[in-house]
Amino acid sequence: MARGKIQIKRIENVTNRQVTYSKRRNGLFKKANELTVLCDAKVSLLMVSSSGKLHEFISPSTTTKQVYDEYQKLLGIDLWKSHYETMQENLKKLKEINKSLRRQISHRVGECLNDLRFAELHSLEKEMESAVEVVRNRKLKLISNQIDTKRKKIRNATECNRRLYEYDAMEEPHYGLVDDGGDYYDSAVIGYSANEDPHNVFPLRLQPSHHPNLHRGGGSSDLTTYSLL
Amino acid sequence: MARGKIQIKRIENVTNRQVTYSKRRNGLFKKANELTVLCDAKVSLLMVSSSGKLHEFISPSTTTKQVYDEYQKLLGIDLWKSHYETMQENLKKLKEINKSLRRQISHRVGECLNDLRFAELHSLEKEMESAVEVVRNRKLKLISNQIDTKRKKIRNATECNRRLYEYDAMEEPHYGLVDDGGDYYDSAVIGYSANEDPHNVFPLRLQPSHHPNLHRGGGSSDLTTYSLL
DNA sequence: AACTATTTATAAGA
DNA sequence: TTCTTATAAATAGTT
Repeated sequence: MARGKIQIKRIENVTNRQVTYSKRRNGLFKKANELTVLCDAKVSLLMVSSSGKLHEFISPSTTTKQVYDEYQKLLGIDLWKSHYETMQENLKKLKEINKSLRRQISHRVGECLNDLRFAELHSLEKEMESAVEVVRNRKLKLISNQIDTKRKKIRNATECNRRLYEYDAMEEPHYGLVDDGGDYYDSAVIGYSANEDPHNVFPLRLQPSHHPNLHRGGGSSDLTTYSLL
Repeated sequence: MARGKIQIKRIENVTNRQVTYSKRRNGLFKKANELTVLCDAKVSLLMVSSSGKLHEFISPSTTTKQVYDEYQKLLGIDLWKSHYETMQENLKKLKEINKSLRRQISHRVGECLNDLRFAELHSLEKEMESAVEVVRNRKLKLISNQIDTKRKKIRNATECNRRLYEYDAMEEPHYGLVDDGGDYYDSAVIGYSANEDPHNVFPLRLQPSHHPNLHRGGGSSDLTTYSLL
């Protein structure tokens, strides 16, 4: 606008462009400020240069965030406010669900029973009785499976043993073999299990707010870890 | 800036102020656009007039939100981004707690038992047994309190009755009064209770995900609602 | 909204 | 970068 008119198109010379940016940026800031004062307006002016530098003008009477909030309220309902509010609602809902879950647990653990009426208590009792029955059955099934497995293993081992003895007998037929049946091995199972460390047997405590992920130490196999019923 | 210099201070004449706002606003927009083109910059310009109207310029290559996001990234780390991230973390945590709570409940309801080992099952069973005992005791205490209260009420009523009879007897002394003791009233209690509508007796089902807020219909008093043990 | 005298912004050069 | 200055552009007051 001086010493010759220019075309409004991208300035290719980088230095020149930066100089012009700097000069015109100041001009813009000055004009923005004048508008603010003369017309009692609020102005937010953000500029990012081609080299990535950011400059800001904001009217003294306000903040950039305020202007953008107003911008959202007045024009586009949805920049990120709704996102934010959705999150807040989700949080609230989750908290409520959480509270309700905790209440249910506390009842089933035998706490906070004062806020239940008789019919509720009765119904709760019946449900808990049947649930404990389910747990018990599951437990029994598990242990019986384990006993089965172990028994089979022992029978297998016995069979191997017997064959070895027979093999020995074929070479040294002077000694007889006594087979005292499977019962011996069953009692052997019990004797073996009873030797397990009792401290590791019932390590689980169900906490009200979190469930510990139990890591058992040592190298004992699944089959030998659990004690008698 | 023409036909006389002006002071840069608030224009008191409202019309004048609005005209100037409009003119200078256009000037600012034009300058902003020129800067965008000449210098390959990004400009976000928001203006709110004193009458509350909002006007915006945004460089064609970008969006208002983008510029604002960049503004936040480059300058203020903390307008609402950290807020947002905190919320996201909270949400995640709550969801995990929720999951764990649900797992605990499912175990205590007799579901999802397959992911428990024997020791855990055993411990769970014992806890549930003692909890159901607590519930049972609470229930029994409740019902016994209710029976007590009712018995007292009846004794009271009986006493009133008796006095009435005595009063009658004083006026008409020809008839004797037979007192057959409190047992009669006890059986009356049972008889009365047995007449209650059985459909309203155990209306509560504890659901896995929410706890119904039971509203009993009808006008029956607390004392007469519950049936026999 | 248009005009225009004047002020202001600024492109190019130093 | 900053200063200078000739000139383009913006605009205050008027119509």
